[in-house]
Amino acid sequence: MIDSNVFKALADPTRRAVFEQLARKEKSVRDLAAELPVSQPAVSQHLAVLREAGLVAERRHGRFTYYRTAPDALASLAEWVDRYRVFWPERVEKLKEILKEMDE
Amino acid sequence: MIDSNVFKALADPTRRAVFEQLARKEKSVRDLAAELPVSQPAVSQHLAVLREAGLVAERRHGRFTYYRTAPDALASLAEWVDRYRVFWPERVEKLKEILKEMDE
DNA sequence: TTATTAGATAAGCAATGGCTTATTTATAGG
DNA sequence: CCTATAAATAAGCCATTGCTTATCTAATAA
Repeated sequence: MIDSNVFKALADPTRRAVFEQLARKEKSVRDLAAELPVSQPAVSQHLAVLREAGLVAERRHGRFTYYRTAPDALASLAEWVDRYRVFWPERVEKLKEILKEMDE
Repeated sequence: MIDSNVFKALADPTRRAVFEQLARKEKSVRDLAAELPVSQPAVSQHLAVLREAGLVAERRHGRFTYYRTAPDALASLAEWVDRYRVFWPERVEKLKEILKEMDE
């Protein structure tokens, strides 16, 4: 059973932007705040929501806190989506091809 | 670029329950309202949100309106998730199991 | 026609969400 | 020590959300 918090966390565009950034590269709160059109406290609040949803993890180093996407961040979401691929036959074939490629 | 409306629509547990029902079987508003702990207007409102997000489609027949999941309902969401799937190799095995179940 | 039923829409309400500025806590460096 | 900086937390504001009851529209059936 997927947690609503995952969908809620990703429903906000700013939060999704944060997640996408952190998927590419670990960043401090300050780094994120510098890129986004919102204040540092707003970023901290967004990070708290993402952390609560299990989407990001933190690492403290001195005064800095570095965030990154959590391992298996999207596991539950991916599983939920996969359940409905059954109603979507054309995509299943494509997916099988992708999996085959991943094996090679 | 995925639309926030998809995440927002699925962030509500009642709405997710509606979507999951409609993925299995076409149902009238009344059918849905009978199964859920909310009023008929609430169900209509939820359906409007799901429709707005492109997740469900309707078919009118007399006084009844039957809803079902839209074709390709989760296309954009699946695409978004797939972009991050490469970071989680363990997930691929579970996905294969799901696909195997679907074949049987 | 008239009454009934399916569903959408309107209006109002309490709770939540995303933002701000102000403050607090913790670490670093003079 | 004292000051500066990184980040979290507090408090308040306004918009949005999910629900309710009441109403409206349209289609069926008496």
